[in-house]
Amino acid sequence: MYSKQRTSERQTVMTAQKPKFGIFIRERRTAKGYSLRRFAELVGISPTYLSHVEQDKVDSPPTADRIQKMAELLGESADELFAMAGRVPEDLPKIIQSQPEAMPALLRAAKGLTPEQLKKLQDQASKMRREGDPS
Amino acid sequence: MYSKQRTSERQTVMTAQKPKFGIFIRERRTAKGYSLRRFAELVGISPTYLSHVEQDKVDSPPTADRIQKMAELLGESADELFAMAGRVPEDLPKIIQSQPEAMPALLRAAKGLTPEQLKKLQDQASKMRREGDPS
DNA sequence: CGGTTATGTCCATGTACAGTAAACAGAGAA
DNA sequence: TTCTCTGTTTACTGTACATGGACATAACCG
Repeated sequence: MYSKQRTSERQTVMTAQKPKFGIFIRERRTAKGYSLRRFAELVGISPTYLSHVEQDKVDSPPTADRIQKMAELLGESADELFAMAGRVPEDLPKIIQSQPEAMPALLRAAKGLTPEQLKKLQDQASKMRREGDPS
Repeated sequence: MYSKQRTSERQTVMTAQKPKFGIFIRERRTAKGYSLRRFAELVGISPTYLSHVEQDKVDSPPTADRIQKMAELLGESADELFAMAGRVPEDLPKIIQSQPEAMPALLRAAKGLTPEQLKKLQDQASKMRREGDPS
């Protein structure tokens, strides 16, 4: 009897997942005129699974690569879809791990800032990059 | 035959994982004078599993909460351990998802910057926060 | 020496997550 | 009616993240 033996408090890197995700996908898919089978085929998943996902009958949302594909097909922002699904965009983990101390520190400092403030930071980062390494 | 039926290209939000992780944990644990069983108990996992982890005999490293606990017990930076394990620190997904467009954009702009440059950005973020919302 | 105690390891097993296959029910067209 | 399209349900699969119990080895104690 080592741990608390968690029964269903599982979480990889995935927060709550709004029930919005499945509903949103279905809305956009039908708006685009895709049938469930056709869309599933294009995304590379089974119709069964897509049906489950759209009804929010799944414990966890699809993996990053499938969400990416959905975004492309629907003409939606992949990052928005990732957020709805409660997942982190595929490329971010590597960026964070490249600077294991500084990147998390930056994110925590940026927590709660407005989109406008974040945009300013982003611009400054881009500028730093253009100016090259000052060391 | 819908998908490519991936065989071992699985990845939740976890990149390669250096074989360093297990070795590092063992080195630090023994340096601290913990036995495998004692440390496993304190972390809240089985001795069996800890043994596997330290030998890098596991496919994926422990989950975020256990890595966090290890860091505390060993007096190591949790963020460093997360990076070694190929995981993202627990609190970051929520921060990212709170601004699904702006946070990923900031991270991508900050990609490749030096620790010094990142520190400057972090300081500016903290300053913005203290000055309150300018909207 | 012989028995206990502590070390780490191996093998079998369990449960959740991400997904599939096959069969099904309803609507519409021919 | 039958054919075909729609979406849905039930049961199953493989991998990830673990656990339990038995095991071998070495050290300690009388």
